[in-house]
Amino acid sequence: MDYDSRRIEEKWQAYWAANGTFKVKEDENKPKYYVLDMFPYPSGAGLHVGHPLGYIASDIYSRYKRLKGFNVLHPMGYDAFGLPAEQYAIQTGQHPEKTTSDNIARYRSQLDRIGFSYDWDREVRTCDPAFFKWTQWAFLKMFDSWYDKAADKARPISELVGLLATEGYDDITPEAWNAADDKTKSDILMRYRIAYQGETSVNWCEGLGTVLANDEVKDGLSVRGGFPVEQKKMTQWQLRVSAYAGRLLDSLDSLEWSDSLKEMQRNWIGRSEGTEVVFNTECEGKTIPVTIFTTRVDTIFGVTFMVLAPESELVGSLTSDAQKAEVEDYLNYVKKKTERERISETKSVTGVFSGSYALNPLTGEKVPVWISEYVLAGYGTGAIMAVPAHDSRDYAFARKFGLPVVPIIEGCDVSEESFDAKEGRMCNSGFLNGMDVKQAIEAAKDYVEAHGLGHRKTNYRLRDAIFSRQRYWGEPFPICYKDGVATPLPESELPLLLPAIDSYKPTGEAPLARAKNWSWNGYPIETSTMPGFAGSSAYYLRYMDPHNEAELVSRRANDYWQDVDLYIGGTEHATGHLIYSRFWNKFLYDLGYVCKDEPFRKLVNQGMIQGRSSFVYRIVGTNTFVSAGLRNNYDTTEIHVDINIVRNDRLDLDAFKAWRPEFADAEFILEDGEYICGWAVEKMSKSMFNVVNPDDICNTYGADTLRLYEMFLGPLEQSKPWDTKGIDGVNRFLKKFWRLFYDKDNWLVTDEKATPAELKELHKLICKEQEDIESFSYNTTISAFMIAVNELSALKCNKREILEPLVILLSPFAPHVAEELWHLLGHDDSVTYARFPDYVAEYAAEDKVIYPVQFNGKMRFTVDLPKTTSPADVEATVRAMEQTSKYVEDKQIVKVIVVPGRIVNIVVK
RNA sequence: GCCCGAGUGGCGGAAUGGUAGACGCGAUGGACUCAAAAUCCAUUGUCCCUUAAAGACGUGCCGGUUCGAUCCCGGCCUCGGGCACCA
Repeated sequence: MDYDSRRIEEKWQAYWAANGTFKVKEDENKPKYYVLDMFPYPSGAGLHVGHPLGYIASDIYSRYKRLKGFNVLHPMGYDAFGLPAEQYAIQTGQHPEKTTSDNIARYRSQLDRIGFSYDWDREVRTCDPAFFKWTQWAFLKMFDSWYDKAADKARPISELVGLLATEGYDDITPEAWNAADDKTKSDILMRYRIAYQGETSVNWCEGLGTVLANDEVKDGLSVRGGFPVEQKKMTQWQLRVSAYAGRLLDSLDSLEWSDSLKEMQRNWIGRSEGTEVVFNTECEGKTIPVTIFTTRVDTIFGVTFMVLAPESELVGSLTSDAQKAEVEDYLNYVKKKTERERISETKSVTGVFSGSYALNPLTGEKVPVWISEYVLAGYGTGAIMAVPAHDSRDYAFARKFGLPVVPIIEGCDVSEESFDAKEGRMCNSGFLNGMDVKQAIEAAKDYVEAHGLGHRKTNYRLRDAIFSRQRYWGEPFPICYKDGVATPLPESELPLLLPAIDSYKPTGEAPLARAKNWSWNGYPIETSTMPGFAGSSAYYLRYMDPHNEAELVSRRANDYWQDVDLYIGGTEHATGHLIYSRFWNKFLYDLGYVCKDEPFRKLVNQGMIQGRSSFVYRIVGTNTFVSAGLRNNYDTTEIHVDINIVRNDRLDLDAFKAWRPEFADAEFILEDGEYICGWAVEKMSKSMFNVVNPDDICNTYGADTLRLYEMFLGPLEQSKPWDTKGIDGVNRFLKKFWRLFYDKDNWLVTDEKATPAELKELHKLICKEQEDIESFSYNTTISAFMIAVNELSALKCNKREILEPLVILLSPFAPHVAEELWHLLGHDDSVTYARFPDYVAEYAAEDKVIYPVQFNGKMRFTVDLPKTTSPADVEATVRAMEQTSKYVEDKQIVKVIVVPGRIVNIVVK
């Protein structure tokens, strides 16, 4: 019997499905292990060979953990709400639900062919009402909570109401609160809710007709669709993520994530420790205090002007009558700019004088107040003190508008550029003179606080998440408006389903506004929907208890599964999903709904699989194509060619002629009778004809080969191009493995006792595989497997004692062929429930042992010798070398190379 | 501009201070075969050379530490990723 991947794979996939092999439930007798993939957005293009990379890695790990005796939760689902399905609906008029479920069906059939060990009974879809009920529920909880800074956690809003009525909170006295009417009370509470409605500067995308979160915008364009984005002030639902900034930052340390990913999150959260200082500002005879934020309060003696953000609320009151017209012109100019223009013009300096002057609180000096877009309204206080001598942006501004530059570091040269001093000795700085910079920073902070001029302050760059989208295909908000007051729907009304609408086309208003009777008890319902990240923020919790209709997750299920032990997915979610999810989880933790503060304990980022495009070279103005090696002799154009008609860089000429009508009468200039194509590594995409479909690989080689090959390609976390060339190697390995069991139609396995040499091969492999899988070095495990199989083939080892453990070892990587052989070995149960073999240290140990030796009485070396060699033998060998070596007399010996049993070389200088 | 990561044969990649290039692909030669496929065996970093032996060179570049560096340290170059007026 030959190895027949298709027969085996169909057979065992059907078996696993029929027997519920991968179903799991809570089992107190076994330790749990939760392995999660970032669930896919089911796009219309289907899966290409890059998508399953992470899924294969996590599946191998899941299967390995099961063999190690863990109760493994390994689920899969779909992130199914979102813009592309809606854009498609706009073009075709189809309901997004239809396209989404079609796409899901296609994804599922592609996934099924690869032989994943998912418990499909736990599948979730974010667009399923039974699922998004809990997304809406979480939103209501956030609406109904506030962040207590003293306790540093979220608490029910009722507790804040109690506090306001008795003691007051912030600047609100109990008298004021108790005297307030309902509308005022509602407005006050809205300032504290975790999910709140507020006016903010948002990324407005005209092309998509919706606002976008910061991580959905890149270089001033929308990530989905690439439409320009502008800044606009709008009232939107927001999540108070910023309240969690400190905790999100601090608990990063406890996570087993890659350093680069943690660093990305740290940068995104952007903690900076500085000082808020109040500058009194005079305008038209009035004195108005302006608070600024700076990390370098020590440079305050170098302040020569102040700058406000154009959007700052103080701009109006600080503009003098004389400057009014000019300021208004400038504000209009800034408003008109799109985000993209603002980014691309960061080099150009713009601004306008407000007409007012501020008093430096330390020197009493009068400095002008300017307005410029280089100061951002959303960060710090939207106002800065400018120290042109020591800040490059302030410097550029001062040079442009002829403002003075006062250096405060001894000996620095600021004639050409600013001196961004992190060290040096202070001068021109009153009591700070003579101190070095580090000292001065602390001294200045102390001084400012001691004199009541300001206080230390920690700022974060992380903004609150804008939570509403003016789109259709998302979760509706369970909020209605009673006399303009946002009021939550009762939990019993959840899930609040999407209404039917006639057309998905954007008209400038939210699509839900066009729905008939979009109201609850006569009150109009919110017409925005939630963004894509809403549904993906807590899906890992739902997998623990996916059919629970009463709770997001039961206490019992949550206590058992706890958190995700291993999360595998791409880096592209570093500042989106992975921040929101952590926030969402911490919120639920604060309210006692989940037992873990952090959702994802260990996280591995798989690299991207790029495409390998092939090219042909057409001689300009002809229909003649030159082979790659000869193309420099001609003037040619490079043309992408479908990689399906190229094999090992050789073009199939007939297939090429048939590929496109315009190539039907193509002529070729060959080298050695063949047409060699050029190639390049590019993103895998349809337009470059370099997409490889996993279905095709499964048809030709089988899923086991695909799985092995994807892992063999290189380190998991590294990006690498897909090149089908090498796949024959792992396919051969599987065939060779098969031949240890079968020779033609003869079953070879015997019950003979294994020899030490055979045991050694086996145990070396067990040891290696265990080490490698724990560190995700799957590629080297497969190499070790190939070596072991080659050796065992050479030894003609067909012994059950060796082969049975070998099948278990192979099963995480190539589960179908392992399952087949496992049953052929006489087992009735799935190999899934086998036990990972233990290795015997003595067999698995290295052959070599390293001894340090003196050579010629002068130098110390270490030599590698067989384990069986005694130190005395080593000494004797080296002494013998001293006697016999021709180099010892007059030359310096640098290196003695000894391989087990043999002196190979003596290196001399 | 700032912060990460990487640079090794024709190609994907091994090697965490000790025989650089494991394993695989590709290539060349051979066995089996009428032939092909499949399979098996051998060779395969570069230079010198008819070949071999022997030797020299060799992990982006320059320097350092060490008996010994792909690996550790300092400086540069190139590529990839992230952030980008964050005061």
